[in-house]
Parts: sequence; structure tokens; C-alpha cells
Amino acid sequence: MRFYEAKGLITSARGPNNYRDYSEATLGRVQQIRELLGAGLSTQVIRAILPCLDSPRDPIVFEGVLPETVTALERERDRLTERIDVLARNRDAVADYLTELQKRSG
Amino acid sequence: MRFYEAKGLITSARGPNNYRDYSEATLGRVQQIRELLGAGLSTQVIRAILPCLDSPRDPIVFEGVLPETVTALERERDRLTERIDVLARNRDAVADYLTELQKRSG
DNA sequence: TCAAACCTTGACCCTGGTGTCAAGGTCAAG
DNA sequence: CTTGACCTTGACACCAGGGTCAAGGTTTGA
Repeated sequence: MRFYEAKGLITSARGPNNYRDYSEATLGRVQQIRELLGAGLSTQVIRAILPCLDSPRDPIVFEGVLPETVTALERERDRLTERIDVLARNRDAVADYLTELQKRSG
Repeated sequence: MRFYEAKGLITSARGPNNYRDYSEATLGRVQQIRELLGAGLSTQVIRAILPCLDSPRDPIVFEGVLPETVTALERERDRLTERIDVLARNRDAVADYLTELQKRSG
């Protein structure tokens, strides 16, 4: 999607035709982005954490990371953990309800 | 929010004034709804799973549950688990990246 | 050469979840 | 009674993520 490009999530090289030329790594990233969007993350959060997600043919860079970036990543990590906790708690509630239902009908 | 009421997530009794009268249980539900919305769930999913989330002063009902409802809940439970897996995987990737950074700078 | 198939951009429209604002009804205090 | 604070509804506008469609350029193949 051009939307992702406009948001700075992916970059595309342009041929002399002005046609977009997606690298293999970019296609892998698109998969990751769709997965994360489907999981409820916003493009802002995805853009923040994308650099530390390994994708095929696109090694992670560890040098020259700003302290500001590190604190932002720590914050996103914690927010992800909170989000996971909320979802897990409610998933467990649904699961418990279902097992209770089965216990009563069994 | 009236939005939640329009979506069928909460109900409000009306006094003779036509003013909304939120019960204590409803206020608790609003908290849950906000939490789930913040975690990236849609109001449709929330409406589906709300009935099996216990809230203060509002016991869960186990009788007269349609088989259709049960399968819907099982589906939502599985979708929640998928979502949690995606988030946990990426959270771990961020965390691993951060520890690797610290290892290199330490 | 010429048409079909593809790409580009830009302009729209749509759905969800929110915020705000105006026009009116209701209530309590002065 | 009157003023101000609250509530109601409906109509907006907003942002995010996405889809579609027209107008124009490019490539490919007949």
C-alpha cells in the first residue's frame, strides 16, 4: 500500500519509469506490518518498533542508536506488555466462562 | 459515552427527567470497555465477550446460552489468543533488541 | 502502429471511535 | 422568577486505516 509508504513504514526505490520497485525485504516488512495492524497496533507504534524486528534479508542495526530512541523503545515494550496483559486477562475470562458452561452442560 | 450506548455495550435507565441514570455496574463496564478499546479490540468484539466478563455487582449468567453464542465465543477466544501471540512475539523482539543494545554498550 | 495491461498520482468516499458545538429541556439556588 | 449549571439530542468535524476511481504515462504484445 502507498499508505504505508506515506507513513514512513516502508521505502520503495523508483526505476527510471517512476515505477515502484519493492525489494524482497520490503515485502517481508509489509507482512509484518499487516500482522501488527491486525493485532491492533497503530502505524506510529509500528514505525517505532519496526527497526528492531528482524526481517529476511534485512539485518538489524545496533550502532549509533540514540538514547532517545532507546527510551522510546522501552516505553513501547512496556505498553505492549500492558496490552498483552489486558488481552490475556480477558481471554482467560472468556475461556473460563466456556469451561464453566461445558462443566454445567456435561 | 453515548457512543457505547448506541453500540449496545451498555444500557442506561432513564429517570422521569429523561436523564441517563448509570448504575454502578455500568460504570464498571465502561472501565472494562475503555481498557479493551485501548488494547485494540473493536466494539463488536467487546460486545461479544462482555457477557462473560464479571463486573462488580453484575453476576454472570450461565443458563440459556445458545450454541451459536458458544461457537462465537470460542472463535473470539481463539482470535484473542492469536492476537496475544503476535503481540508477545514482537514485544519479545523489542526486548531482545534492547538487551542486545545494553550488552554491547555495557 | 495500436490496443490492452500495467503503473502513477490525486481526489474522493467509507468505517470506527472521538470530540465539540448549538439548540433546547430541567433543575437548584438566589 | 430568573439565572446559571446541568442534561438531552442532533449535527458537525476529526483522525486512522483503507478502498475506489478517473486521468494520464509506460510497457508489452499482436
